[in-house]
Amino acid sequence: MAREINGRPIIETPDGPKLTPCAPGSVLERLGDKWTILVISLLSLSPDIPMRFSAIRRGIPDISQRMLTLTLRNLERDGLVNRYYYPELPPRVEYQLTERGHSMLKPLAGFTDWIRDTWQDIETSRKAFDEAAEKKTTLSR
Amino acid sequence: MAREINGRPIIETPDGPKLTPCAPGSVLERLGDKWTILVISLLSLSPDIPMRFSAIRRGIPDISQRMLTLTLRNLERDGLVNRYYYPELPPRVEYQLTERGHSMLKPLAGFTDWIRDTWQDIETSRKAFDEAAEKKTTLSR
DNA sequence: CTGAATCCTTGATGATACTG
DNA sequence: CAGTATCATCAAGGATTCAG
Repeated sequence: MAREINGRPIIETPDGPKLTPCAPGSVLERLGDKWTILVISLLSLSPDIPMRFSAIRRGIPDISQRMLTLTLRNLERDGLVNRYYYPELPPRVEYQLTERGHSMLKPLAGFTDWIRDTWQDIETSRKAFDEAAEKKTTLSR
Repeated sequence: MAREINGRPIIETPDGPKLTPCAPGSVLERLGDKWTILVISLLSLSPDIPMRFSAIRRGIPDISQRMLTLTLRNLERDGLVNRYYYPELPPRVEYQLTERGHSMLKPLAGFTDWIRDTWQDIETSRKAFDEAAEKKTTLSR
């Protein structure tokens, strides 16, 4: 059976392994956007009670109405979130993680834990790198 | 001590929990870009021997020289990749995951495994969602 | 209250050509 | 070979306004 890494098939060639961009990439791209992880995180805090649109919006300062709508629509499209529409006046719309949405929380946490434990070191590296670059351009003029 | 989820602090407010975008987000954004995960994945296949720029490029079809350079530079800046420059003629440059870079592989794999096991269901959901939307617009005219 | 439509700005990416 | 510089393109995101 074919080797793979991080969901990508590996093709062995005469001059080395070759990876191919593939479907799972589109999932990662979605999660890597500006708001998706935040929305999922917030919804995961209320596993049993659906959250209203406005409650989610309050929970994520700085998100625009437009981006929250788009983010939720994409999550619904991916089957990660359920949308419940109540045609009252004014209308009420509630959202809740689906089972599939829940199933990603643990693997996701494993990764965000690594980030949490590492990002300060990363910040330090970035500063050092930028200062080194700064020094270089200073010397060269 | 403060609650947190996926590396984000949770602030309890009168009308519900509130999340804040914070530094770890910048790490996720980087990894969510088009090429970073692919480059890391490829480098992880050669843990002991550094890979030449051209070998990495061959390993990732479709990546442009420019984007590979930028991606590697960012990984180096984050301390995830080491760069070894040999001023020969023609020059040779090799890259290798740092220890920090290696430390992310396992958590990352946990997450990409979830994607690998789920993305086909996600694809199915997307198709169903798009068809339902299509039907709606068809009916409304 | 929720969400669609519109316009606009910015950043990410890609193509190409040039350099040490 | 590896990297830089420049230009063009496009999509993500934000502000605003309108609608059901």
